[in-house]
Amino acid sequence: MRAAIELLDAEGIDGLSMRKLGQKLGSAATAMYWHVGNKENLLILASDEVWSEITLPDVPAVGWRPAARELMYAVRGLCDRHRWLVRVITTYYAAGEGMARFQECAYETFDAAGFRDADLDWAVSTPFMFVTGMAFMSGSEVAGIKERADQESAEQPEKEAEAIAQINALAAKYPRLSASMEAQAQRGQGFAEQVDEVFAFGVETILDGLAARLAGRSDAV
Amino acid sequence: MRAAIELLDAEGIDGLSMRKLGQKLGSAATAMYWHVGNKENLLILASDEVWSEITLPDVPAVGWRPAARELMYAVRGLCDRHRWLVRVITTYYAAGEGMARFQECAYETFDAAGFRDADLDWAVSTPFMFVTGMAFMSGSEVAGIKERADQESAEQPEKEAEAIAQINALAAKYPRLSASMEAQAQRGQGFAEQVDEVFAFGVETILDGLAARLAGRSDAV
DNA sequence: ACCTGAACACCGTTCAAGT
DNA sequence: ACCTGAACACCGTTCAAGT
Repeated sequence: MRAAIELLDAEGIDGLSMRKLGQKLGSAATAMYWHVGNKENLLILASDEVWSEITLPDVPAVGWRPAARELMYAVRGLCDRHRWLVRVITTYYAAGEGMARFQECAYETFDAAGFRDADLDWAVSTPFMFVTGMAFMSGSEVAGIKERADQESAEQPEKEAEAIAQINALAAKYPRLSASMEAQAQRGQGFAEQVDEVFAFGVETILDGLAARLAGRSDAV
Repeated sequence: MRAAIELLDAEGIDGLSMRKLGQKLGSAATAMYWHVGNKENLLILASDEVWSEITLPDVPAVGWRPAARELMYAVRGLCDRHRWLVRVITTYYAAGEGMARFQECAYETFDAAGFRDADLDWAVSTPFMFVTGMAFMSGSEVAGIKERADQESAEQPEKEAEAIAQINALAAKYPRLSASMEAQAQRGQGFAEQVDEVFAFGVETILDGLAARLAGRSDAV
């Protein structure tokens, strides 16, 4: 299992193959099938293993809002260390002990906040969905591709002119979008910082939204 | 392109292979490479194509909050019709015309709400991250696997006893989690309805959170 | 400009056979 | 109980060769 997680961290979800894992463990690839059944199950086992890395907050001591925030940041950190994680849990619904331990704490947190019954389920799910979406967008490949594109246009100046012309054409059709892109460029932010700020904003927004619901203060329509 | 989208809708992202696509179009698989370069590019082209299905709200007419809600539901619908979409945009960062058109409208919406500069970028991203995460969890495979598990345990009663014993053991360790699962079962909800309700709750929570920020009414800490 | 066929280097998985 | 090797049915992609 440890070997599998190392391979996943290093080479991603497609970089893990039964043959490579076998090689790493010094035995035939097909030997793996005796232990884990198939690749799907291997991924599920690996992802559950990794959940236990999270240190849970002391909910009664810190209060629901800091606890919720801590949980959100912890999941984000986990997804960051193991880029393949979100992909696995979203395609295979891997619900084992490691994840149960985490979810129990999430329930404790939002129960402490005052959510009950179905509301409690939804309150637990909403921040989790946000973190999941976030983890994807900041996933290795996306960020990597952005950098690769920048590098490409730097290496091929003849293509850059073409790219700029295309961007200008889009700017005419989508003024707000291009204004925002320009502003981002002027702020001189990298992709990673941008993502961190979106995350921080989103966390507080969702916590505010949950607080508003608790106070019966939804603006509705 | 239409053939590729049909194949993707029908068989998912792994069901689309160059060979199958070639067969569907009555030519050699390798002919595809002349037109689209490689599979990654094929997926990017397909995903951008599909964004234009969305009908955009008339923001000034309906106001920011209904417009934002409409956009969120529209994206959810889109991801539901094309289960492979989120997967592609999250792994390849496919930003073409179709997506630009949508994003322009999102910027218009949150600009109308009163967000400016970096706040505007974040306000646009937050709901989008939530929808993305949501689309994953309700993705075809996850839902399918849940049903498959239910069916399996129904078919193999000898294994069901074992599964129940395992669940009870978990219940002792994770009381809140198992209480919630029991309550869900008693409400007699299917997985799909559950997901719809989480989505509805999350949408309003996020809109509330954004409204709170606009009103300078964040509860902070 | 557009398409083909053969070929290469990979996959996951099964299964009979070994110890 | 645990492992091996050969084999099967797939992949994406390249490239010389055709029209």
